Order: sequence, then C-alpha cells, then structure tokens
Amino acid sequence: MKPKRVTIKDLAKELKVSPSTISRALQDSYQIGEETKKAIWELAKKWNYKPNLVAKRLIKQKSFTVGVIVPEVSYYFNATLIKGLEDILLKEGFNLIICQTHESYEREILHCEFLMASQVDGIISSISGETQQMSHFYNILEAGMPMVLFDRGFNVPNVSKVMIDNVEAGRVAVAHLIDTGCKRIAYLQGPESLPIGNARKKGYQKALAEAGVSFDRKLVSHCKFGSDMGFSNAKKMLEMPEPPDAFFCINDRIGMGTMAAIREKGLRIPEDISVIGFNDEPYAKLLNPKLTTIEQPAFQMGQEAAKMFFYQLKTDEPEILTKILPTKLIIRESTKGIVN
Amino acid sequence: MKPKRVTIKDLAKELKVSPSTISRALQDSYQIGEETKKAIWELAKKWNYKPNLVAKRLIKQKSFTVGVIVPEVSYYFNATLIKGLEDILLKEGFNLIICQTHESYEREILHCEFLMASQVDGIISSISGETQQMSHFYNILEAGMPMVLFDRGFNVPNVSKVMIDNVEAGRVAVAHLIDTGCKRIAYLQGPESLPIGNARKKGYQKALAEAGVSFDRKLVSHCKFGSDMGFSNAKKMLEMPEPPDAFFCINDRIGMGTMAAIREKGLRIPEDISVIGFNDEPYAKLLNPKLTTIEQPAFQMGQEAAKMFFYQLKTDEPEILTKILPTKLIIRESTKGIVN
DNA sequence: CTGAAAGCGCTTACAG
DNA sequence: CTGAAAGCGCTTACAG
Repeated sequence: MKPKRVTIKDLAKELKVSPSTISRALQDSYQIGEETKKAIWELAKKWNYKPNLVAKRLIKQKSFTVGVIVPEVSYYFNATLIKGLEDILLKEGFNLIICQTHESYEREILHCEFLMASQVDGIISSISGETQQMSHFYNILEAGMPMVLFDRGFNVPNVSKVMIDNVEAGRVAVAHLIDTGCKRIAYLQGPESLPIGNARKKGYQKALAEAGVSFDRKLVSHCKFGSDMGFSNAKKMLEMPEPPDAFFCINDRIGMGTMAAIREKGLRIPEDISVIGFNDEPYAKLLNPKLTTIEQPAFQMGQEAAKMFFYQLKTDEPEILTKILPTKLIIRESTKGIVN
Repeated sequence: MKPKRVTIKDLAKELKVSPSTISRALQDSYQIGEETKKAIWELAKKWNYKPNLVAKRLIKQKSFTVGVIVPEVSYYFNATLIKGLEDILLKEGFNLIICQTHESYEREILHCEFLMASQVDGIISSISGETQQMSHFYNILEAGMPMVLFDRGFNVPNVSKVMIDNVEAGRVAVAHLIDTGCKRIAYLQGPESLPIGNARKKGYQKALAEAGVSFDRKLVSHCKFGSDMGFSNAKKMLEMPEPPDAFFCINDRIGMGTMAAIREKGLRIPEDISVIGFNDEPYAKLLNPKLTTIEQPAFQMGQEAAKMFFYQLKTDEPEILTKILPTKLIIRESTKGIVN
C-alpha cells in the first residue's frame, strides 16, 4: 500500500530532458521553449504529478503556512477569529495549521515547538488558561519568526498583539447593571489564572467605585470553562445569605449556565436577577430571555492579527505593534430598563 | 530579522566531528561513545539546536502528522470528535493539522491537495455541505495514503468510515414524538444536499409510516447551518394554515432557534409544540425548557477513526472497514410525557 | 566508535 | 533554450 509517487526525476527520464528543465517548465519559466513546456505539462497531468511541498519548503526556507494556537477551537470567539485570519491569509496563498491547547500549558509549548520545527512562516497565538510563563513565545521571537498574540495575550510585553480593552469592557458591562438599578453584582470570572478575567475584574471594581458601591470579594467566583458553564457557581451564589441581584459573566456560555441556575431557583430574569454576558455568541439573541452582552469584534481581530503577521514577514526591523479594537454593549432582555 | 538557525553542520564544525556523528548522537545511537554524545548534547542545548522537521520528513518520507478536514471546527460535534482523534493520535506521537471547509467543496479539494502535497501520513475527513463528487477522496486512496471518513462521509462507497445509523436515529427521534402524542411533526433538515439529513429523513418517514401517519412534504424544510439557527424556518412553519405540533431538528443549534421562534409566537414548549434536537450539545440541558435530543458518541467516533487510521497505516493490504456507533435518545423537557 | 558518500525531491545560479 | 552541479538539512547504509 504505497504506490511510489511520481517525481520530477520520473518525468525527466520519460521525456529525456533534465530535471532542471522539468522544474522550470512546471514553473512556466520564460526560459523554456513552448513545445517542451507543453510536452512536460501533458505528461505531468497524465501521470498526475504533484510537487512535493516538503522538498519545496526545505529548499525555499518558506512554507506559506502559519500556525495558529488557540485554547479551544470550539469557543465561538476563537472560531470566529480564525475565520478573520483565514479571510486575509488564504487570499495571500497562505495556509493555516490550527492547534488547540485545551488550556494546557504543556501542550502550548509542544505546539510552539512543533510549529517552529515545521518551519511555519509565523505563529499567531492566544494563551492557555494554565500559562504563567511566556518563554516559549519569546523563543519564537528570538528565532526571528513573526509572531502575534491576541485576546488572552493582551498583557504579554514586547510582543505584537491585537486585543480589546478588557478593563473598559468590564466597566461598561457593570456600569450598565448599576444603571439599571442593580446593587449586588456578582462576577463569574472563569479560571482565576486568566489575566483577561482579572482585567475585566478591574473594570468591574472601577464601575462599582464610580457608583460608590463597595466591593465584596464574596461576589467574585471562579470556575473552569467546562460544560457546566458556571451553572453550579451561580447556584452557590444564589444560596448565599445575601445573594446577588445581578451577574456579570465572563462569557455567554457561562451566562447561559447562570440563567439556568436562576431559573432552577424559581427566580425571574431580569425582574429578580439580571444577567450580562460577554462575546455576543450567536445564540445569545435566541435565549429566553435574550441575553444582554458585550460584543467583541472577533472576526476583525483575526484580520488585524493576520495583517500584523504580514507586516512582520515583509519588514526588516518591524516595530512591536499593539492594536486595540472596540467592544460594544448589546442591550437585550436579560437586564432591566435604565433607571433614572 | 532572520537569525540563521543552527544546523547539524554547525555543531559538527564546532566540535570537529562529522555531521553523521552529530545526527547519531542526537538520536542517542548506541554507536556513539558516551563522551562524544555528552559533548554534542551540551553544545546542542547551549546553542539551542532544534532539528528541522521539514528535512526529517523529506528523508523519512513520513511526517507523523495527520490531516483532519471538517466543515466547521466550531460545531460541537466536530470539536468533540477532534478531541477523540487527539486522544489516540497524540499518544502515538502524531500531530494533527486541522482544516475547515466552511462547507465549501472547492476548499475541501484544496485542503486535500495541500495535505497530500505536505506528505501527511493520512487524512481523516468529514464532507462539506456542497460536496457531491468524491474524486478528491479517491485520489488520496489511490496515492496509497490512509484515509477515513466520518459523520457526513457515511455513504461514500469503498472508503473506511465511522458513522452512526442516521436512519435509525431519525426513526427513534420521531417515534418518541409520536409516542408523546404529536401528530403533525415537522422536520428541519438543514442543507438539502447533505446525505446525512436525507438519511434521517428516511427514519422520519419510517416512524411516520409505522404509526400510520401520512407524510406531508410541506412539513420538511431546509436551511443553512448559519447563525439564524433555523429560527426563520421554524417561524414560517408556525404560520402555516396547519402548523406542526412538533419539530424534529437536525441539530441542537437549530433546535434552539426553533424554540426561540415558538416562544416568539407565544406558544408553550412542550404543551403546544414539542421540540427534539440532535447531538446533545452541552447547552441542551441548560435551555429553557431543557432540550430533548439524540446523543451521538462524537468523542468515541474520533477515537475509532484514529484507530482505523492506524490500522491502515500499519497494515499492508488493509480491509475497508465500516464502524457504526450507537446513538441514544435523551428525554428532557422539550417533549411531553409518553401517552399510552 | 567515527566518517565519507549518497540521497530524500526539489530549485537555481552558472555555463553553454 | 537546456543541462550539470551544488545545495536545502537531515539520515543511513557502507567502510574502516
């Protein structure tokens, strides 16, 4: 089970020309006579010749491939960002190799090494939930390979990145809750180790402070991004002596789990408890009630990240760039009307 | 911006030994003296030598990499199946290159060609919504490359595959609806071109026939797997002169859109209208009401597909295998109690 | 225990 | 317009 593949040499032998001629003809080089070309093309087609990209990469020292590392490809944000990446990269003839860490630091390192060893032309990466130490990323940079970080890489110094203003987004979300009359606002932050969650927490605290509401650490809760979706965390909070009257959730999935927990308690949304999510995932507007959330321009972030990659690829001494994209509050039914 | 990478030659020159010795020492060959090895390892470490996988692949004619092609990586089914794939493949030291077609036939072909030209050791693939013609898959087989199809590849002849019994799963879903007293059962099938949807439709018709209910083609509707999630299709059906009293949806996402449409009409689930989905996606149990659905063993399907790949890789004249995995009806709140 | 040579499949200066 | 030669970074029979 391994029919030998046809190579340039095979074609050369058959046509009694040199491999160089075959190679040039296949590239449609002006140096080769029309008739020779035609004969070569015909045979190549007939024999179903396909160039071996591995050999081409070795010689060209380029792969026209970029590695993409995300925690989980099924997260809506990542999937959408990848589409933005593809939108730019495919047009330029680049392929992407998508790798997922499943939030494992170890796998993130392995993927970086694999991609570098595979001689990709660059790496575009988020950061796993476990990652504390960034040397695997700096290795890439030191090897002179283009790299851009996005989303969770927002606070890694000396690396180009595309991000949102997480503090501000958190502030806006919580300010909306306050504006609609909520007083005891819980924050379901997701994994404690994620700087992105801590940045939004800063925004949460800022909004609280601006409204003169004191911060209660019991109202911040951590959970994994698992399939439980914050359901049990929200439930626990609801059973506190002084339960929250609103939840700010780190993403819409967790918002969904929170809504289920609220319903299970027999409470109404938003009359009894308000909920705000993050991301504006496609189902947010189909939930019952429809979920208020913060929209993040994931597709556009992907496009910008791809552009940064090209900038680095094509520039001799590229600057380190930081691009901050805007977020937007989308008010729907899971929060109340604004109180004057 | 391209510090030259250190190669075996560089190490050889520095240590005044031959490249062969370096290569062997790095592989910890018994042929090399301990001291020589030690010196080589040290320098390799000090200089941060990393083997060039591209060169290794060219010479070994193996890549320890398998290509995975899915329509959309964000579909829960695909994401979970990929985890099953990883579960087996990573243990054996294989990496996966994940490619998405976004339901485009053209991209599916491009991915197949890219993966083959990149000399992956095998391809594990679903099928895009547009694909009618399978020659790109047969090319892979003819090239002697291991290949296994899954899910939507269930009806492609002469290829190894892992699948579920879509007809039976459809029959079970619809029979449950009938058992709970539903009479006018709609089927939201998704893209018309997908054989998987047609197979489930056969099951739908079978269940109808078994119960002596006549088939009404007006109750079958097609839609894209877009972000609308079947919302508008369901809405249209609800506005028919004789609206359905139940919906069988090709997946839970579409089930979600359907539920939203039903709510918008002011109807109750399941009292007025029952809904059953497919896949048991993680949020199904968090919806309001909780969604009844058909569970598909996506993770296990991935494991089986990976095992089939290894079987082909390691066997001289591998048989063509078909593995059918069981599905399971998960009864929750979006369908009524069983009527006697 | 170590090295020289050939080669994986391709490309591209250098000649002619 | 075409070819011979060298080389991308590595591995591995073949010698010694």
